[in-house]
Amino acid sequence: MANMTSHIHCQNCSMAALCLPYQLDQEGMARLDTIIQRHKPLHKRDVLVNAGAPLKFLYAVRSGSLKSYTIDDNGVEQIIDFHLPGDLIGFDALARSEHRSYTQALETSMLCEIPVSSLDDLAEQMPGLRRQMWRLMSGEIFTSKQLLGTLNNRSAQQRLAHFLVTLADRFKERGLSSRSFRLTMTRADIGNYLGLSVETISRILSALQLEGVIDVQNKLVNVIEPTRLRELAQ
Amino acid sequence: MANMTSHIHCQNCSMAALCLPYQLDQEGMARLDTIIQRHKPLHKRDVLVNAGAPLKFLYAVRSGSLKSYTIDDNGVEQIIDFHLPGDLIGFDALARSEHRSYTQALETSMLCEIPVSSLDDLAEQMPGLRRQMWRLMSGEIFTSKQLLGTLNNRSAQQRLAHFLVTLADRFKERGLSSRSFRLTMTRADIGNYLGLSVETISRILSALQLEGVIDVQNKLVNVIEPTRLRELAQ
DNA sequence: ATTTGATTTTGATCTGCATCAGGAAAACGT
DNA sequence: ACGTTTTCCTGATGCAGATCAAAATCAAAT
Repeated sequence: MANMTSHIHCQNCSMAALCLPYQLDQEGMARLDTIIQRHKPLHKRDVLVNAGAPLKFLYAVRSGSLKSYTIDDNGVEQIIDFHLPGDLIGFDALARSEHRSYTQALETSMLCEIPVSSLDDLAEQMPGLRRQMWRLMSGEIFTSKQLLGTLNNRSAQQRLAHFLVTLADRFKERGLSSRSFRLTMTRADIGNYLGLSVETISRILSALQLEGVIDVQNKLVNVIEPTRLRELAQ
Repeated sequence: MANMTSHIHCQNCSMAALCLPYQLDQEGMARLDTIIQRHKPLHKRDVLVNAGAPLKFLYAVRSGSLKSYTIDDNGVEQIIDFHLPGDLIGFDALARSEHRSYTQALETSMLCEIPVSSLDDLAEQMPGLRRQMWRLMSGEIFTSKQLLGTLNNRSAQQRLAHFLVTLADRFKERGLSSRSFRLTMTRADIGNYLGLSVETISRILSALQLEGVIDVQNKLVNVIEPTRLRELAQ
C-alpha cells in the first residue's frame, strides 16, 4: 500500500531553496530524494531526538516548529535553538556521531529523515550537495557566534526585539508574513533562550505594545512598525 | 630560494590531530600538504582577515593566538572567538564566500593558508578529509550554541570560571599545561567576549585568587584547585 | 459546563553588575 | 632610562532585571 505522503518529494517541496536541495539540478534533486524518508508526524511535545543518542539521521523540517535544548548538571533545560520549516536538525551531532541536544516539537510537525551515511556517499559524488552542506553549517556557525555577541552586551528590550526581528526575517525567507505570525514557543521558552526571566519577556511585550511597535494577542504577534522594531534591536 | 619554514609540513606538525589532517593516512596528509601554504608570521595587532573580504583561504593556527570579532552598527567591537594552535579560522565565511568577521593576532602567530577551492577539490577525492571538515564545523556549531546557553543564564563568576576551564581544557588538548597558562588577551577582551565589564573581570579574578582557587600574576594564571574551578563553572 | 493545570500578566522588593572615578602598575616607544 | 600610553585594580553609587508573590487568562480533559 502506498504511503499517503509518498507524493511529497524534494522536487516539489516549497522549502527546497532553504534546504539541502538548494541549487541542485533536476537529476541531483532526484538522487537526493531517493535517500530521504518521510518521518511520521510529530505532535506537540513529542521528542524527535535525545541527547546522547547515536546519530543516524539528519532531519529537515517540512512543517511546524521545534526547539533544541540541553539539560545541564542541575537538570535545568537550556534552549539553544528554534527550528522552522526548511531548517536542518543535527549538524551539532556530526562531530561525535551522537546527538548533543534534545529536540522537541512545539506543535504538530512534519519532518524528512536523511540517513547520514547515504548523505556522505552522495556528497562524494555531488559537488553541489557538498557545497550546500558547507553553506548550511557555515551559516549556523556564523549566526550562533553572532548571536553570542548580540545577546551578551545588550539590554532585555534589545534582545527581545532582536529575537522578533530574526523570527520575522526567517518567516519572510519561508514565504510567510513577516508582519503577522504566531509564537509557537511559550514566553518561558523565549526567556530561557534569551537569558531573561518570563516576567521580563511579558513586561517588554506589553511595553512594546503600549508604544505601538507591535500588537500581541496571546501567541499572535502583529508587527505594526517594523522599522522601529529593527531600530530597537540595533 | 627555499623558504626558511619550508621544512614545516602537516606530516610533522604537532597540531595535526586537532586540525584538518586528523585521521588521514600518510598519502592523504601529503596531498593535503601540497595545497597548503605557510603564511608569513603575524605580529601582535596584525589583522589577518577583514570582515567583508572575499573568502580565498581558510587559516590554521600553527602557533600563537588570535581573536575574531565583528563591528556592530555603533562601531563597537564584539569578540566572537579566540583561536589557539590547531584551530581553523574562516568556517563562518563559507556560507557567503566572504569573511563575516575580523581576525587579529593577540601575539606573534604563525599560520597555514588553505585555498578553499583546492580544499573543495580534495574533499571530493578524500572521504576522510570531508569527514574531518564536517567534524570540525559540527564541533564549532555545538560549542557556540552550548556557550550561548551557558553564558546567558549564568552569573559573572560562573561565566569567567567557565571561560578559564574551557581555556585550560583547550591547552590540555594541545599538549600544554592546563594548570598554568598565559592569557594572551586583555581583561577588556575577556569582558567583551563574556558580556561583562572590565572591572567585573578584574574583581572576580581577585576574588578567585583570594579564595585560593587560582593564582593570577598579571597575564599568568595558575589554577590551584581545578576541581573547585570546574564546580564554580557549574 | 467544570475542573485542573499551564501559561501569562502585573506589582513590589532586592541584588548583581554596570558605570563613574581615581590611582597603580605594566608595557611600549624613544 | 625616561616619559607616555595602555592595562589593571579598587571603591562608591545607581539601575536593570531577577526574584518573590499572587491574580488573571487560557487550554485540555472529563
